[in-house]
Order: sequence, then C-alpha cells, then structure tokens
Amino acid sequence: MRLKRRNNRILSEKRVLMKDMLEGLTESQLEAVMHRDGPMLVIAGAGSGKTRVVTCRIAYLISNGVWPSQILAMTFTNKAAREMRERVEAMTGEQARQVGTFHSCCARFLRRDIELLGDGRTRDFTIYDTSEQQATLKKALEADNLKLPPGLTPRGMQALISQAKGQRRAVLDLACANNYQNPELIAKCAESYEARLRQCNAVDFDDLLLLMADVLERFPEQREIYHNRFRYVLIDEYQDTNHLQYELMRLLVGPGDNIHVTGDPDQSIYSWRGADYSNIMSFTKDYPNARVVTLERNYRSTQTILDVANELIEHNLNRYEKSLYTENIGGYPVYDVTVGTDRQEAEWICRSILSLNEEGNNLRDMAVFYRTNSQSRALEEAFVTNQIPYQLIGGLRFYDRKEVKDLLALLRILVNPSDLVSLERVAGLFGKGVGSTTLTKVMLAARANGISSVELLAHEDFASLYGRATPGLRRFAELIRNLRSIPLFPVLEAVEMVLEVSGLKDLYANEVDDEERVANIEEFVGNVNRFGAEHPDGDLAQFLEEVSLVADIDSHDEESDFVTLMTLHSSKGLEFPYVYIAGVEEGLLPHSNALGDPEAVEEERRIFYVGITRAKRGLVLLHSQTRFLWNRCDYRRPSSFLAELPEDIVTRLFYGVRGRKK
DNA sequence: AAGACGGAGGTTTTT
DNA sequence: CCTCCGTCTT
Repeated sequence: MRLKRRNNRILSEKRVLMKDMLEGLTESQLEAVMHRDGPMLVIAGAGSGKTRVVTCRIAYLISNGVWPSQILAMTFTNKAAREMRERVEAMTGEQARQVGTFHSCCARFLRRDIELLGDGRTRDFTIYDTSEQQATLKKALEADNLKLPPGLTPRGMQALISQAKGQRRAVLDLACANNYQNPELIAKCAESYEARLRQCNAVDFDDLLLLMADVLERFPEQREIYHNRFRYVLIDEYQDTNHLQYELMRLLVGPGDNIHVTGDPDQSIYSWRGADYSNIMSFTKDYPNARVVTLERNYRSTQTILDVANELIEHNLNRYEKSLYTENIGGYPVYDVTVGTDRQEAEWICRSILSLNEEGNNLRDMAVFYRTNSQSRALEEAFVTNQIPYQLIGGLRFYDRKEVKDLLALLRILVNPSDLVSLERVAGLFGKGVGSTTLTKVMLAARANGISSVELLAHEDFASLYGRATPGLRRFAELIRNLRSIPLFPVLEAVEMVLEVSGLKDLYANEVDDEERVANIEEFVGNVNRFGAEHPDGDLAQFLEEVSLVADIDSHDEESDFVTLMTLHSSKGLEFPYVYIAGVEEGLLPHSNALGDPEAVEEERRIFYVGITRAKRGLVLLHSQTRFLWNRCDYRRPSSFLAELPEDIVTRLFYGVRGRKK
C-alpha cells in the first residue's frame, strides 16, 4: 500500500518531466517522438535534435506503459548508448538496459544462445580483434599446410573475410565476384580460419552479428522469444548499417513491425566497412506503410556554417534532397586559412585556441579534426609546446597497448582455456624456451586427451599426460596451473592475483624507461575497479567482453577542460562551439585513394560535411602548401572541395605563405 | 628449437 | 617511423 503510493508519486513526477520535455519540440519532432506502433523512418539532418527525439521517444513509450526492458535500441558507439541511457533515466527514472551497440547487444545475446548453434563454442567465448584475427589466420594456415595465393596478405584476407560476413555472403562467392585468382584456395583458407576460431572458442567482430542472425534464423522458437521480449526496436545511424545488420534487424523485429530508425544519408561515411546507405534509402520499400519524418531545422550551428555545409553537400549528385535551416542568423565568418607548412598549421591553430581561451572560452569547447590519424603528430607537438591541455581520440587504443594486451591475454586464458592466441602471447612473455613448435606439440597432446592446451598445461598429471617436457615447459605449465587456480570473481581480486602470480608488473618495472607501461597497468586496474563498482555481480568474462568492444571515442571526456583532437570519422554525432579542420588538401580530403572514383569522392565530401556540421559558432578550415608525409616533404594543393564553398561567406587568411600571388 | 638482429615494406577512416 | 619477416647464431 505504502509502496503503491510512492510509485504513484514517482509516476506523477515523471509526467511533469515528460510534459516539460515535450514542450520545446517542433511539430515534426513531436510526430517522431509520439509515434507509437508500426514502422517509422526519421531522416534527421545534422544538428536537428535527433538524439533528443530518440531519447524522448523511449521515454514516451515508457511513460505510456511499455516496460523499459521491452525496448531494444541499437546505436553506433557505446558512448551514444550511454548518453541515451542516462537521458532516459533522467526523464523517466527507469533504466533502459537494452540500449547498446549492435556488437555489444549481440555479444550479450550470444552469451545465452551461442551453444544452440552446436559448433563447439561455449558461453565463455573470446572476441578477437583484427590483429588477433590475423594471428589466428596465420596459425590456421600453418597448421593446415595452406598458403594464401600470391598478392593476398593476411591483412587483405582478414578484410575479405570481414567483407563477406558483412554482406552475409560466402567467401568463395565474393572472391569470384572480385576477380581474385584462385578463389577456391581463398575459400579453403577462410574455412581453415573458421575452424581455428571454433577450436579457440573465439569469434571475430562480424561473427557477433552473424552468429546471432544464424541463431534467429535457425531457431524460430528462439526468434519468438526475442519478438516477445522486444516489442519495440530502434536503430540509430541507420545510414551506416551494412547488409548483415539489416538482416539482423529484419530478424529481430516482431510481427508488429515496431521498428523506428533514424539516420542521415548525407552522413554515411562508413562504406569501406560495408555500410550500405541504400538500406536507409529503401526503408520505405521494405515497409511500405512506414511513416517518414524529415527533420531539417538545425539547432546547432549558425546560418553561416549551415550555408557552407549546404552548398558543399549540394555537389553530391546521388542524395536524398533536403536542406538545413536555422533561426540562429548570422554568425562569425568561416575561415579558410592557407599556411606554409604543417607545423605552421598546428601553430596557427594553437594561437587561435589560446586567444579564444583568453576571451573566456573553455578549451573543452574546441576541437581539431583531421582525415588521417597520422596528422595528429604535428598537432600534438604544437599543443605540448604551447602547453595546451588536449585529449587525443583514436590512434593506438588503450586496450591495444602491448602491456595491456599482455594482461588481457593472461585474463583470457582464465576464462577461456581454448584461447590459443592468448596462450601463444603468454608463452612469448613468460615461457622461456617455449616457442611455437612446443606449443603445437602441447596442442596435439591436449587434443589426444580431449582437453584444451591450457587445461593440459594446468593438469595435475601434466607430466604423465604430456611425456618428457623440457624444464622451460615444466615451469611454464606450473605458471598456467597457478593462474588457473585463481577464482574469477570478484573481478578486481582476480586481476590483482593474476598480476601477482604472473609477475607481469615486475617484468615492466625492471625494464628501463617503461614507467608508462607500469602506469598503464595501473590504469587498467583502475578500470577494473570501476567496472566492479558499476557491475557488482559482473564476472571476468563480462569485463573482457566490455573491453573488447570499446572504441576510443567511448572515452571522450566532455567535462574536463581539454581541446579534443580526433579524426573526422570519430567526430560524427558530436558538436563543439569551435571547430578546426586541418589538412583540407587534395589527396588528404578527398583522400588520394578516393580520387578517380566518383562514388568514393562523394563519400569524402560527406566526411567533410560531417566535420563542418559539428561546429556551433566558429569554423576554421586549414590547408598547407607543404606537408611532411611518410617522412618526406611534399608540395600540396588545396582541396577541390574548397572551391565548392560559397565565396562570399568564406574569409581567406594566409600565414607563413611565401611567394603569394594577389 | 629459440631468440636476436637487420632489412624491407607499408600507413584512411573502425565496431 | 614502426612493424613484420627472414636469417643467423646460440
């Protein structure tokens, strides 16, 4: 009784918030928010309040009696998912747990369902990243006595496999279609890789989606469970879904067709990853009764910035026609700065940032974007020299650092004893005298006994099961046995025990000049601690899964007062009052690999468009006459895109330019 | 059979 | 500039 009264009070507070929330929305936004059943497509221009619409719709559904657990929302990054969850919780007081990336949602589903497939994988599977995929491929080919056809590198093969999975197509089929020589051999190599993955109880990124689609397709009763569980499905950034994600969506959406997708064809920038924006273009063909809402009013940028963006994107021939407008009239001019060298480019940006900072702007309000990660170097140097605090997004991820990967490998063999890639890594670190030949022997002996390599090494009868082992191998087996005796819960204790038993920290502490490594290990432990606090009953497997699926952008910190440095790709979905785009040069933006291919150039234009539309108040485009690329100084030409911008709005500036005409 | 050393080659964007 | 591969030595 008392409880009920309390609930009523909470409910009425919710309604008040809900009313406030709906108040500022435009008519078309309201239409998107208050849509209840059936398919809906929201074409949301940059800065049109898309995130707000999606979160409001979730909150609206919840306040109309839909349980939060019945709403499945899939986003592009973990950061976007986190924001969405936080906003929904702030509005409704309810936790929207089923909000995540495609990959993290599928990983979670597969923890329950992967064993249905009966391919030998268990719920303790490991997720391999691209470099681990390549390692798996190399080992698989070696073990099966196969060689890739000449001209195809492991890296290229991994990309081909990924592409095939993303299109849900056989590798043989794709290799034939792409005119590879010897497609049969390629298919054989791919099968060898798949078998090895299964043997390792591992999946690659694409498998998370692919295997989940298999589960839903092969087990109709399972599909029904999901349909009953998820009454409403929402997908964000729909323009960046690939065919596999599309099929997964079709399988997940139940008979009520309660599918709500949002996206912007002009911001489709991941075609190289298999994204197919015909998915968004043909949504109304898939669902002829779909309601379509287009959001064209921009709440983010000044008219000046929008004029530049609109005029640029008009040059794309193949596009869904729409035009952004705003009521934020005027604004600062957009600058097009010519500099002499890439160092001057960085210097100009730093000076500009410092003067904005002196005028009272926060550093967190400024961001520098570039096309390629390698451009960050010159910028970073200038930021260090000028003592401007910055945060770099991208490049080498935290979890990709050597020492962090070493620790991860140790943790992974605790959870998944079949993980040969991690075992190999651990052997390379600690197994003095244990090389790949020995490990192969161990693997064969393990197979003969019907257990995994790690289980054999950790076995109390290792000596009798394996036969004569070298002292080095015996010591290594003992280390594995000690590691395997560590309890997996709580996670923090497990990690600290692993550090102690393995002596990993000492290993780096003894190497000179490696304070950073030790610091990274400490940061890792800090992350584990935070995970433990956020997920009190989370186990090591869950922690490892989370770590495998984080992107660098997920760590973007908007609170601290840092300037943000990142690629144009990473900038999608964000906004900053002041934006600098560096290296607006032919060959860089558009990138040289795209030149000559009209479709690729259109995608480059969209990449530029995404960068421009991040800016709220100030926008500066820079290009240099010379640039150090691959350790060589090259003469550069301004991007052809600059000529497409409205001349009367863009103000040209020069810095450090020699022999300037006019 | 492992490990160290030297040379060559390759760098768009990332869940 | 940094990683991967192959060869040579122990």
